[in-house]
Amino acid sequence: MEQQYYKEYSKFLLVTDCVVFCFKDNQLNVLLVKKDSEPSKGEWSLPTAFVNENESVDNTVRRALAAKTGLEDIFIEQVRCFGDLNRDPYARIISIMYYALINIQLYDEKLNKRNDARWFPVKELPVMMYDQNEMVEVAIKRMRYRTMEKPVGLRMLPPLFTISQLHKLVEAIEDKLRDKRNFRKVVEEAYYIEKTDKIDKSSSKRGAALYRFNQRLYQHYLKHKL
Amino acid sequence: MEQQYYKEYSKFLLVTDCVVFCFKDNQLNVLLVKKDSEPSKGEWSLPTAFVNENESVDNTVRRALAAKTGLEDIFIEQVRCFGDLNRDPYARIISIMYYALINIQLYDEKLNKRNDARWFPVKELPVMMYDQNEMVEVAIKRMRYRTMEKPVGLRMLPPLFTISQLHKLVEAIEDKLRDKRNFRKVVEEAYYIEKTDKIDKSSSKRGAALYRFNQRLYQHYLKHKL
DNA sequence: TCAAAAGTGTTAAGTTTACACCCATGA
DNA sequence: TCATGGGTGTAAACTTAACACTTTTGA
Repeated sequence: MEQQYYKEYSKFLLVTDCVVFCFKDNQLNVLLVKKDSEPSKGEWSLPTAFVNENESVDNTVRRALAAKTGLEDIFIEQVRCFGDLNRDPYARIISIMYYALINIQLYDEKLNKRNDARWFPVKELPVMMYDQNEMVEVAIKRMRYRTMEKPVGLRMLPPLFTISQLHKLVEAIEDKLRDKRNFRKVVEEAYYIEKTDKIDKSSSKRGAALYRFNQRLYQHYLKHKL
Repeated sequence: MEQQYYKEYSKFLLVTDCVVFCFKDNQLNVLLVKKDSEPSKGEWSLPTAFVNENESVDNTVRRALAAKTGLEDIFIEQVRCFGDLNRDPYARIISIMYYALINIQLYDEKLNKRNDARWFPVKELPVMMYDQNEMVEVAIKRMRYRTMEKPVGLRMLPPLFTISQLHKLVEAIEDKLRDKRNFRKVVEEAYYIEKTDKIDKSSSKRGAALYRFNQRLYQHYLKHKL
């Protein structure tokens, strides 16, 4: 069928590039890897993968992420395609850009050595291959919008988290400070974030209450919007 | 270079699909064309085009739009790529979806016959090829978000427009009614929308003041946010 | 003269922001 | 005992929403 109807049309190399975010040292960080093959060997790059023949584009990203982080079931969102003519100087390659959110506690730091990888704070990114610096900017904007609209940012925190952790995370995402009392009010009103009876003693002597995201309550919230 | 480094990777057919919106009869409308070639000949489809070898993806969309509307310089925004395995039953085709906004006054209705095209109100769309109905839904959401964030919706109005026209447009985009007095207040405060001394007498006996978008004032607004 | 769309302000409700002190605890 | 992060309430500013009548004019 393809031969019959479409043989006159050009075909293209397709890659996915993924901006993997985590929250670390009170900052957003992005996972970069040193390219281990030509061209551009040795340059910092977003985790990237060529799309295979019998593979959805989403799956390409998941495959690349599993390879670089050891994790499955990562939250991903496609942002957009970068399809200009000379974005890659060596060949015509169309890239489909995603971002991913991971909980840094699940990332095995030994992978850094094995994969020649490193987490960079978003404010201290090196120059990357081709148009990847632009990709990160676009990804941050989309991620910021999405986390303000839906509670997906929680994927960068452990399942149990304190309000302070969430506060710092939101400040890092929005890149501005928020009043502590007003922030706590917002969290307490988001009734799909529930207080547990557990206490985190790791960050203060007094201890801080641990909260968790309740998926069921969130679905209920989505349906009824209150 | 491509041969050297990338020959092992698969290549893909790439198309663009574009949801072309206009504002007509107080409703959002989408331009569909009847497919004139196999496969799926005779089915309603979004304007679509295969990406050519030496052509950016953006340019592919512009080429398809020029062919179907006779217009250049159309506002377009890429939404996302649809890259699942079986979205097109005849071949593996990756689609990059855009939306476009056009002023229906610039569209020559004779093109409908020539291209087997038709404007459909978004609430009365026929069943389209493959995943195109989903594409329209996704495009509407993005377009709604964008028009609420930036004054791009004005591209669906003539250069001179009345507040009533803008009011109806915004109601169509947001799919809900707005209070007339509150709406007028918002427009009067958006100082990049300026009143002209021209009067439109076509829609009422009394006549309505014509307004226009001032690009210079808008750029100033963007810089200073007031 | 009347139908039809244009135009016009005020008040209440709700949301967002600003702000400062006490608490509990381990070192 | 004190340094550290955790926890708490109120009032002002601002934004959004609700609401109804008068004006103009061509048919």
